[in-house]
Amino acid sequence: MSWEAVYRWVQQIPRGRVVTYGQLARALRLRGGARTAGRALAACPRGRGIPWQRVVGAEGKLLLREPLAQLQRRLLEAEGVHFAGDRVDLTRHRWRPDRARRRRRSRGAVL
DNA sequence: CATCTGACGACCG
DNA sequence: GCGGTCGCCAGAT
Repeated sequence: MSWEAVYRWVQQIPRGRVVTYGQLARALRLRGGARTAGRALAACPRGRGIPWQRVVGAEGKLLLREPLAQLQRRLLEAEGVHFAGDRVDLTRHRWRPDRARRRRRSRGAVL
């Protein structure tokens, strides 16, 4: 399986926002679930500007091993992501892909 | 071919 | 909240 679709999806995550491995897996219907999402990121090619640091565990924990976790935390904090202890504050930073992005604009949104 | 090993997460005691 | 189990699956040994 090629991870290209995963990388393209991750590319869309805005600065300062994060998603979880499970979220990513469900969004792309990855066969192996969240773990497969993790594998894809582990194989993430460097130098292509893929914001890999914006993918975290289901409860906001950073699941990488040192020293990578430390780098991830630093990168996230640098873009304004707030941590509560060792977790990203998901209620504040979780990104949910907007359907309007994938489909065409829905007019007259109820607001 | 057998096993082990992950950048997971739901579930249970 | 914490630790153990289990399903998942591609690569490495």
